Amino acid sequence: MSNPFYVTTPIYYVNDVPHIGHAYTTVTADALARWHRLLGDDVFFLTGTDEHGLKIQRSAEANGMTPLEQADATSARFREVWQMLNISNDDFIRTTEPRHIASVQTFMQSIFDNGFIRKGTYSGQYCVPCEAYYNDDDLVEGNCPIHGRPVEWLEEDNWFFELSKFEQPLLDWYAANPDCVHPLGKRNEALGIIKQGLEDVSVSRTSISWGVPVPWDEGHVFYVWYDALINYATAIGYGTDTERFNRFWPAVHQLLGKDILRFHCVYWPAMCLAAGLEPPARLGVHGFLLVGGEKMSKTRLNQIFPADLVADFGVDGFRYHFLRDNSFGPDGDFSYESMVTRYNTDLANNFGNLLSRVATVVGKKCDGIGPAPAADSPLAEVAAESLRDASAAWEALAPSAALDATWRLIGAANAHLENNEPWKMEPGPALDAVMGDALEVLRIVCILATPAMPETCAHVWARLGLAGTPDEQRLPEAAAWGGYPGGLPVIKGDPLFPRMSPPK
RNA sequence: GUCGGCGUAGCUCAGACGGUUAGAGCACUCGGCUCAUAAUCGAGUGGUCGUCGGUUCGAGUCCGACCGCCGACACCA
Repeated sequence: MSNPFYVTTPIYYVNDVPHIGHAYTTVTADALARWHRLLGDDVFFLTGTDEHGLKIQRSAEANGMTPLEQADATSARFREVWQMLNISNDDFIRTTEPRHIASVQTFMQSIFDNGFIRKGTYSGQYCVPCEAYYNDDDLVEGNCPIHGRPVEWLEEDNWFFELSKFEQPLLDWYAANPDCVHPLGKRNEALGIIKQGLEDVSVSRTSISWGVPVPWDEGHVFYVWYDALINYATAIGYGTDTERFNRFWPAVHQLLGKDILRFHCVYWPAMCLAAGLEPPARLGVHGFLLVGGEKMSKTRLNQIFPADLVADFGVDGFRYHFLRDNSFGPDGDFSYESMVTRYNTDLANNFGNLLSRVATVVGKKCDGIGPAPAADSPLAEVAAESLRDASAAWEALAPSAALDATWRLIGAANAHLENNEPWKMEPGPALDAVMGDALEVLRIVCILATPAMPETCAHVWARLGLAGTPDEQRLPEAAAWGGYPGGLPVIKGDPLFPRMSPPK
């Protein structure tokens, strides 16, 4: 049976509407999922929305809705955006679904049964929008340091997860799994948090009702984080379908932003250990997309929404940019200008124009019928390198490097045309070989780039006269040199990526 | 304050384990080509790798100090 490959995004909190930060994570996960489908893996790709918690409860009240109505509306917006961006998730989980509520209760009950949950009292200065308690010295003139508004004194009986008992087990787990957190810098950050010492954390609330009830204590609901994290287990049948669960767990690849590193790289593995599960195999932590060097935020009014960019660059232009222009890990600065530059150079000039010039010459010199490539083409080796480098890069969670490797093949094909000047040649075997080579490169590029640009690659595939779609192909065989059979009608068509003029 | 990260060509960034003339893309300059979306190909200009000191036969690459920027610091999606 094929290899299981389970990849997740965080579930997005329905307090915020989808912006390019959410899209960045989701597109990356999608490309990874698509790459692994090319490899023939048994892929399961999960995203979803996080819908409990006080913020949702309050915001629903303010809007005169029930919390669920509020969640329904925003969750739908996420699904719409993912559909627009051609996201191929196999499931979309909502934390308000019965399957998840049951799963959370089972998961937490098992931590309880294993003796890692105790009763305690929590009290402190509480900020409602933050859903968080603050120490006195964190407050700014008695107000919440984030929102600058008054905090409330709250005291409640809570259930506590004995995180402190997992300090050493976590250190052991990190030591035994050197690759569990990517990139290395983020792994060190997580280790730093653990080494600074872990205290027990409160996992339940009595002050709110919008949450998953604590099964052993009616009147408590789980604090939103301890509900949310468990979604990754829910979706593959935790507690209900053991066979399926065991197939995909713990071989899960979880992508997340650095803001939630603590929860995913410390609390979540500890919860897994407490529940008797192996922690996730790999946590891929990325940085933020900055705008003008600043973090995107609602209050700064500098959020950028996917639809606005898709209108200008198209879905694949959007996807390509976010996969190619930022390496996965460090923060990256988003700018419209650099997006235009990248679009023009990589997509219009290199890729789109290659198809254009090839199709024209085939039309003029080969009667529009694409010839087969030469078996001994110098491009064969370049193609093999591209495949090898791209494979390694995807494996290392480096989409940018994978696309870079793919585009080196495009560059080599453009140079090959330049060197042979087929437009000067008379029809015949020599001309056929040059054009066949170029068509073969386009065919291979379609396969290698389809995780990033599925729609465009399928278009090009069809224009080359090939049957089916690139994402039905299987690596590595499909990328072996010589796959373009020749004798197929090649269609020029409109430019794939019309050049954009640089912004003023 | 404590902990962590970053500072490499005009711009965006790559550069395990220290090792011949420090790389890529974009921008720029020159040349070629004209099949192509004024696209493409080739060559080139451009960096005392934040500063100072140390270890070493040899250091962006290790150690120390300093300067600058950023993040985390316990429940801030």
